[in-house]
Amino acid sequence: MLRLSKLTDYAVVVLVRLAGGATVQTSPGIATATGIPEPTVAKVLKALAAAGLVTSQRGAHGGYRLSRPLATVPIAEVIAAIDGPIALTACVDGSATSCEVLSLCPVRGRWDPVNTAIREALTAITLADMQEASIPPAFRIPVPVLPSPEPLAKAADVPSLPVAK
Amino acid sequence: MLRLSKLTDYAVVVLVRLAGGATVQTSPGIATATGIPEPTVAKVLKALAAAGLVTSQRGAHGGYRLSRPLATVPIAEVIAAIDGPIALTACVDGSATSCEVLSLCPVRGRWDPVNTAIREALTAITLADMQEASIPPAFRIPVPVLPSPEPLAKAADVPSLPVAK
DNA sequence: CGCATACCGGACCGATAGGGTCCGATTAGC
DNA sequence: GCTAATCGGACCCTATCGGTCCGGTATGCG
Repeated sequence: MLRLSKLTDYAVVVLVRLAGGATVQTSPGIATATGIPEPTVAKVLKALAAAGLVTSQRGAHGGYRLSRPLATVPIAEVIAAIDGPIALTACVDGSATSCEVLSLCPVRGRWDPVNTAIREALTAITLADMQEASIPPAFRIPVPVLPSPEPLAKAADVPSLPVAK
Repeated sequence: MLRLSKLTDYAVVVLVRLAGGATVQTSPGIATATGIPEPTVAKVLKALAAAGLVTSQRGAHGGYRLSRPLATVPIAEVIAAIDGPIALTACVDGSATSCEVLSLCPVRGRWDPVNTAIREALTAITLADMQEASIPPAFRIPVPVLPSPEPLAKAADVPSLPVAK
């Protein structure tokens, strides 16, 4: 129902965390700080690095670092990095070749205004806006110090988009 | 990738068709007219009827009929009818009870501005707008007269959102 | 110079839900 | 009152997504 993937949600969490902590952070560190399973964090970081939102430093004492300040990153870019380009339908691009059954597709280009509207809405909001919208600074990323993988699983279960629908 | 479900796309096609044809139409008739598999059309109509967007007439010579003109139906309502309420995440409502792990959810209420922005964008566009955005009136729903279920399957394969992603 | 650390890329597996199909309940006409 | 046509709800299958794991490579430290 227009829900975005959990990975995107994780990506925002990770990026905000990355902005608030040390300049360079490891994926295991971010995992324990956010409560997100470490392999998933690595996967998200990988995608973000491929999109150029974060830069990676390999080798010992390596880690990830923000490429740009949060205020200059619209969430549309994060979504595009994780879930691919923002397009509700596929009849959006040049669309000359997409629908071969044009006669049967009575609504060619129908979703275009919707796509552009949503894309604009998503470009207008930056990660900094979402950071402010969260909890007051007193609670800013408390580093829970999880004792065992048990609560980790629980946290992964309810990241901020439980079931939706 | 923020893609909406095929059913929603079908719903728009069906509603536009419903506005263009006779006042009352059967689901098999709409199926042959649009190229969408008949059971799927029935399913969409059912959801639309439950949402009150169309009214059903049971028994012989029954069928479906639009409840309201297209111009008064924002696509947000169609999406809500098919795919459930429009909420990118679940931390949107009162949210007092949703996330029990508040300390671990460092981004409570984070997606709220995004949700509202998208909801507004989707409410501003009505089905009439999408109808105009489609093909010129000359091509308005040609009723293909499909000879066998074979091309029907093909049509269902490429309705207007092939693969997205 | 060798080892430990940490990212990188790929493939793999299970779970969710969307897409599609079928059969029973209901109502209008004959 | 009966028949026929249609809506309504329940069911199953498959595709995609979310999550995990392993080998490879590069860097810093001892």
